[in-house]
Amino acid sequence: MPLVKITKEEVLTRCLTVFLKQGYHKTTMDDLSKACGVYKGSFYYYYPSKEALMKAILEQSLEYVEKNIFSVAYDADLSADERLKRLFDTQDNMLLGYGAGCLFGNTVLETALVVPEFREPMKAFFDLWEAALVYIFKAKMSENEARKKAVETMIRVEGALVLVIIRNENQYLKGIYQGILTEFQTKKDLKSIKKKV
Amino acid sequence: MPLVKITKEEVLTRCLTVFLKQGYHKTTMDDLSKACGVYKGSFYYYYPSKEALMKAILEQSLEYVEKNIFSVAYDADLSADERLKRLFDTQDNMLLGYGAGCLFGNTVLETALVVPEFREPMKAFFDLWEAALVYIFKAKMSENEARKKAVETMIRVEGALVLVIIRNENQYLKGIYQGILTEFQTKKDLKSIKKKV
Amino acid sequence: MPLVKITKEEVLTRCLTVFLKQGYHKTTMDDLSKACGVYKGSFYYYYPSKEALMKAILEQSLEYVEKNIFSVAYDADLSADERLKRLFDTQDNMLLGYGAGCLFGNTVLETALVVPEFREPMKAFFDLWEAALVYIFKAKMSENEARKKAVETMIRVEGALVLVIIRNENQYLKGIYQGILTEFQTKKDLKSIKKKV
Amino acid sequence: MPLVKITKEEVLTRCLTVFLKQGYHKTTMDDLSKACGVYKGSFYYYYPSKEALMKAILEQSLEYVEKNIFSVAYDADLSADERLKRLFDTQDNMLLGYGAGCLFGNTVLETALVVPEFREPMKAFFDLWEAALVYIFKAKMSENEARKKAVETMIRVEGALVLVIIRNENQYLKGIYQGILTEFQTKKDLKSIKKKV
DNA sequence: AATGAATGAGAGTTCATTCAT
DNA sequence: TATGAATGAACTCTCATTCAT
Repeated sequence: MPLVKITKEEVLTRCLTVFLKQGYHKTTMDDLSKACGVYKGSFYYYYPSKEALMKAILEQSLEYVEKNIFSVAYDADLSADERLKRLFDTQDNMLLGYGAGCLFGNTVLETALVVPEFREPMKAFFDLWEAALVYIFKAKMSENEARKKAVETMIRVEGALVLVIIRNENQYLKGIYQGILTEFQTKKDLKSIKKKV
Repeated sequence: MPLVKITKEEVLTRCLTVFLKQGYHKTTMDDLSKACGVYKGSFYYYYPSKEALMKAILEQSLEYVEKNIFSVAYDADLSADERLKRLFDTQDNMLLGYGAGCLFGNTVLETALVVPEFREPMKAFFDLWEAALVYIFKAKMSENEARKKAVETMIRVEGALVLVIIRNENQYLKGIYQGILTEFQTKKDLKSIKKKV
Repeated sequence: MPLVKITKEEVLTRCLTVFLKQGYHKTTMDDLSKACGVYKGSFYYYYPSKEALMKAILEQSLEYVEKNIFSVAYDADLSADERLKRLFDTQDNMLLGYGAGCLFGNTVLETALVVPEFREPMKAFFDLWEAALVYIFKAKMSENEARKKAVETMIRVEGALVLVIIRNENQYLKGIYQGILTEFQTKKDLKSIKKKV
Repeated sequence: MPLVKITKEEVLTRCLTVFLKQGYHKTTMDDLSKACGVYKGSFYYYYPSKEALMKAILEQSLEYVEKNIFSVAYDADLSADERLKRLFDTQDNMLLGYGAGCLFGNTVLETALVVPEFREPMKAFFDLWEAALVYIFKAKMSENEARKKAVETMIRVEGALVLVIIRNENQYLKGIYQGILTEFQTKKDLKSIKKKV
């Protein structure tokens, strides 16, 4: 893009970290400009507004988690147990990597009622996340139960992030992962059960 | 203070609803002025800054929930079951009353890393909430278990609010209450157990 | 308003002269700010936008010319000849006073097709001007003829201003006034004609 | 120059229509770029600035009207009456063709006092127009009278365009042409008069 | 005690212009 | 030659804050 050469994706990623730490409204175009080493006006060559920029970030992030994180749920080479573990591992890396939680969760609470343009990617994030979890959980329980567990999992992760931030204690999130993993691993595969029967 | 006479507390309450819906940074002093029917300049007679105003709101809310919501946890006239149910009922009323979730949870995610002044009341909120839950849960389990359950409860409530807002489905929160209540009610009091023993 | 005390009307008048000289789009809020000795932000306390400010100026000018210039057309104490002369005199003073012509004529040519909000006051200006001229001319001719003469007069005044500005020669406008006046004065009043008959 | 191949003249003509409709200052290089199907940067290969581009347009237009419109005034094969009629016809076509009046008249009022670089071609336009009219009018009147009539004609045409635009009524301009034509046609040629005498 | 107006720094955005390719 | 991207100054507008009254 400019001062320091930087790809469009890298720009979005750097902006993401700023939005994640400061929130959408507190973040100024100047903050982003400095974070990217890009002149303020340059953003407007690619995105017509701050809102459009944020939406692009949400959409890029959505695509990223779909391809790189949620995708593991559908990996036919791995057992359900392994898939759940890997999902948690990569997701954890993302959520705590910048030390400021989940872009989508944070953005929902800050903007859901005031920036309708963000609703779509935010909703899509939770839908895709849910679908991935359901797909894994279905290996050991009914679709209905799997859905309940999936929702419960998302709720706990998002909720844990509040405590992680205010108490500065990653343990809350780690605890969630472990609890769910352990519980899941002790269950038996539906297939093996059926075989027995 | 006012065009329309209005108490200091009422001012804070009205501001709270605006902050809750729009978030801290998106909300302008003008928004607050209109919501209260009070001239913008007048706020500065009572609070030196927007930040101080928000802090006062957080502190007033903290006092309010302590006296009117968390207090029920310590009501000696009620059984643990009843106390938990009442806590959930009143808390639910507050969280969904304005349709925008938990002021403290929202504010944590939006401001924890950028407005250090708010940390104290926000931390205190979760500490008091935890203490109230622990006090109830202790009736039927060890302090250690009670603390785990308390944290788990707060996490699930805060997490559920994310889904409630983005999916516009109160059911997520109701489900949390019911699950926890039911599980708790089926346990026996430690006292009665000890007595037996 | 501020730095130097200045009334709202004086602000509009000073802005008018700037708009008249520089045109609407070329003029910046900073230009206006300097011309008025008022901080830029202060304009926005009274007018929500540059467009609204300009509209207010057009409207104030409209009111001004109606009360102070066109009104002379209806002065029952004066003869038609005198009323026409006075109308031209005061109008001339306004048009050449700032050396940049007619705010309404200039604004029509610059903005009529791109700022629809200005159409109303601009149209009204020409309607009121026409009505005033018709009223005077009717004293010596039919309503139909009077209307033709009125339109012809406005056209010649507006057209003359183009030449006045590009050739820097006031004479073009003066010539128009004199021609129309002389022609009108040589006509006889309809009343006196009727009396004769 | 181009995405879509386009001649330099065609570029100027398209830019002209944009400037005519929107005015000089309101028009952005981007508007022009879109109107021409040419990349923004490309303009700067041919013209060093927006101002230079506009000046080129004024100069091209000047050349155009001189060759294609005013030239008819000097056509030895036509009678004075015919030459005046043709002049009005072609000029009318140009003025109302884009529905936004006279580029030179509009630009005078918008820029005469703020963009001195445009004065020269704008002055030249009115001088050439005047000369053409004088040349025609001289056939039936003294040079002095012809000059007066010429100026009067230009004034009325430019003034009529103001009313045409604000009232959206071409009739004002048509009326001017007809009045002048009719009056001129009823006069006798100086030559024939002289011959008679 | 409370305001109504004014402030001024800074926000998001625009745009004529530049320049490496 | 012609661009596509980048620039940066300047623009319109916002807003927390101040202050005379």
